[in-house]
Amino acid sequence: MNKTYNPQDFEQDIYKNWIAKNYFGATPDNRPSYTIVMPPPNVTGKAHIGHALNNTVQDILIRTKRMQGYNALWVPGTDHAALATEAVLAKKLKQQNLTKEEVGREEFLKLGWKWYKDYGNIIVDQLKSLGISCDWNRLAFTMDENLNRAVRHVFVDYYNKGLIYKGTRVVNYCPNCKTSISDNENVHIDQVTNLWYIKYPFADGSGYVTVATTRPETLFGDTAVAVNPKDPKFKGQIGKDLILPLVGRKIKLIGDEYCEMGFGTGAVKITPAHDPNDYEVGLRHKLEVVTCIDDNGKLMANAGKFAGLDRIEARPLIEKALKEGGFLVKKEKYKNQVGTCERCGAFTEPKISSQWFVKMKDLVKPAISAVKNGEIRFVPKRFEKTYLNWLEGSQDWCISRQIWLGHRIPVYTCENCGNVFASEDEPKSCPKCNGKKLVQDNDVLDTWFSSALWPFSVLGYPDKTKDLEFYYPTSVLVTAYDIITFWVSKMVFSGLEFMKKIPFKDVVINGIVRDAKGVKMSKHLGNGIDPLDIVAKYGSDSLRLSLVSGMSMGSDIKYSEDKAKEAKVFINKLYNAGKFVLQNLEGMKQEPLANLKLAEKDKWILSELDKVIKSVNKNIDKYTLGVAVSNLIEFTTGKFCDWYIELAKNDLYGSDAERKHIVQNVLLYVFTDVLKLFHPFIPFVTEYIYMELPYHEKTIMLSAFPKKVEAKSLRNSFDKIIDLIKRVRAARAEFNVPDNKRTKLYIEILSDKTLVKSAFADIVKLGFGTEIIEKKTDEKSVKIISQVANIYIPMGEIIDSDKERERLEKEISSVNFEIERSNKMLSNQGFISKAPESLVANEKAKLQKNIELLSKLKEELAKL
RNA sequence: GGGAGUUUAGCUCAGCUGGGAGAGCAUCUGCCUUACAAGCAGAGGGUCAUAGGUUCGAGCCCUAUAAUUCCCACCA
Repeated sequence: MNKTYNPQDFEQDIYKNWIAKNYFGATPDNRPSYTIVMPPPNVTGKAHIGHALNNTVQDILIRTKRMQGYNALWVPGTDHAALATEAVLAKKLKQQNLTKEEVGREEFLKLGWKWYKDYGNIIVDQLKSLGISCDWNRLAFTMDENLNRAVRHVFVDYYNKGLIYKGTRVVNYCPNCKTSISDNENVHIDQVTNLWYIKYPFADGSGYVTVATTRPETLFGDTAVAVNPKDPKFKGQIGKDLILPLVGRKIKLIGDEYCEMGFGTGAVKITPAHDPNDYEVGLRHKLEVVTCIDDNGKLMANAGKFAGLDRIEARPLIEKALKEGGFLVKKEKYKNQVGTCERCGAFTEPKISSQWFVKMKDLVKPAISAVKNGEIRFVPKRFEKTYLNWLEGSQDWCISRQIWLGHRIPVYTCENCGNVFASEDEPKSCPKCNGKKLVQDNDVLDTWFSSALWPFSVLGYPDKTKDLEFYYPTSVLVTAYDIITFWVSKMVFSGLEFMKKIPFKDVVINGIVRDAKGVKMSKHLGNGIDPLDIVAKYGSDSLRLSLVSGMSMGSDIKYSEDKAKEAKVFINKLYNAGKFVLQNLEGMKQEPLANLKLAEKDKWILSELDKVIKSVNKNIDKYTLGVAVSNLIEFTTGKFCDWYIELAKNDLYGSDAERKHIVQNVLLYVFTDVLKLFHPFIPFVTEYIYMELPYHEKTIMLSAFPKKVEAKSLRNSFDKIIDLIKRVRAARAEFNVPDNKRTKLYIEILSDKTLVKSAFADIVKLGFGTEIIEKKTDEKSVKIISQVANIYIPMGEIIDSDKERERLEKEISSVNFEIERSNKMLSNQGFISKAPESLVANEKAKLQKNIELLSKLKEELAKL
């Protein structure tokens, strides 16, 4: 081992070795399976810290299960993210003064594939540097041939069941990306705009109706004004004609419940082509649909002199025209929310268009009950609500996108007979008339359509493969909460529909990584932390540890580089403990613990180890990884390094060969288990040290995860010695005795004589003594009173009687406080009768102990 | 508008079915003790957001309130 911990020296080599030995690979066998499919990152993206967190969590789970003897498969993959990629490609073409239309669909797709090929490996390589142990042989891509087959198969199946239909709807349309986008991709942002109050005069000249709108530019598409039918303000006026300002067209004043009484002016303009609600109103009243904004976001010919202007830019001009025409009543500042495109940030337009939809009503039902009946479990549970609320209120799923990259909708129209059909394979002729001229639908599928099939498409669906049979349903899905609605839910109903089984049992939700101030990291703000920078500076293990320590599932994490620094400090500690253990195992012969005559301190550390093993196992099962790792760290530093290593030194450097032999075995046993327990969290350093151990298997990652300590009768009376030593140290510090000034120690044993006597050497060493003498002393000393012994520290003139009195008084008052507390509890009838017996007994014992202690302390004080 | 989370030491956060408030960092004191000065030993620091309630007992359960964050939603 190197003298100092330097992760860069070994992390990469170890990873290469694991890959070379195919330790991550999995194929069906007779062990129980444990499966995870990785949420696929965008193939052309860059790994950000969220990926690091998400994959670290998955890796911890999969490594643990692999060590626990499961056939653990973790399938990695990437997503084609068509919308994002197409946007990038379009931008590149624009630099060459080209449009995709000029390039043509076929050529454009070629560019797309080239792009995927050129940039697709970047993220994969980045993920690898995190040390994650997925089966890279199975790396999947949503555009792969077999996944493509799954997509077409599923589409055709839905289609033939009548679950897919083409319909006219108002959808969100991005005039910049030139495609419809889903509600999820349409992000609402707050904006301060104006509310324009506009007069719509009655055609018969009998006055006017005032409507308020935030979108005066849609006026050209108005085909009615609605008021609430019960509104007395408009009694008798419903049905009359109004004149549309600036246009002069006649529109009707209609009555519809959609218009809320008392809100605004009580009247609302209806533009069926540019507002989803208005569209619904339009359907009810059979209104004409007038489109006035085109696909580029520009006003159309029916806007008269405003035609060709951008809808937003036209606003002030329209306002001016309204004012001049005497139609503008007033303008008010108004705060509302508008949809923007998640990709490009442009204001989206509600647009009436023809799109493909999946009927959700029946698909959703089993997906809801799977969670309600506990078949699928969310961790933490509260995210069930997010899932259920969304599914219960879900609209039909718009699956068509007007772009070119992605899975093209496999619906064909026969030019000969007009037959429209879906086909899993590329059809050569029309199944009805055998016509050869077939035209495929131009749209492609929403990216989530393929992602929805991920848990089974990566395992070979639609074929009935051995992998599917063995590894499906998967065990757990680990993902961030922001995609519960549009990814998790879709996988669940797809899995139930096509596999007839849930896709995963547990859905574990990890939080979002934020910056030190709690702000979401984004390119835009430049507050992101590149996980690869952290890896370069502190090593992959430090990154991983810093992400999970103190983490609680589902909660966001505030992250800063300091956390990685902290993690490295701890790993350095572990590394050094490893060095110590290794340096002291010379000539060691391994023997089972059961064959060894263990001393109290050995039993103590082993019993503590047993506790932490159980805690780690339990907490990993519960997905409380943060608790697991902090317990483990606490054991390693607080118990093993601070105490056992120090206690071991006496035996290792002493003359008792048997004790040395035993301590070597205990050290190795405990430390090996510590490494194994840590391995899922910090795989590299644990493997590195493990391979240096005198007794080891071919790799720590395939060794057995500790379940318990294989030794009997693990009492831990040694706590009493530790307590005694701590008291000695504290007393010395109180008198400002420097650590380098050692003293004689006089001891008077009160109980546990064998235990105390066996620990003499340890008390001397750790209590800064020179020797220990079993008697009272007349020398001027500080007296330490503990449960098992009194210790006198002769410190001559250093001791200040006043200070010693003060110290004793302080201790007396704290013991008094404890006694009072116990008395109070024990005199409470309710407590005696209702609290568990053990608790009451415990309290009584404590009281007794403290009363004894108090009398000793008082006695001592009196002597002063 | 609806829903969810958070509120515990100066900072970042743990805290089990309710049974004496914890860690790391920071601060202060003392130590270069042959694994580790990226260290060791010790110490200080908290009305567990507020107000009620349930209970023998509340950081934890219930009800309000406040601050704050997030998600969802078509209010002109």
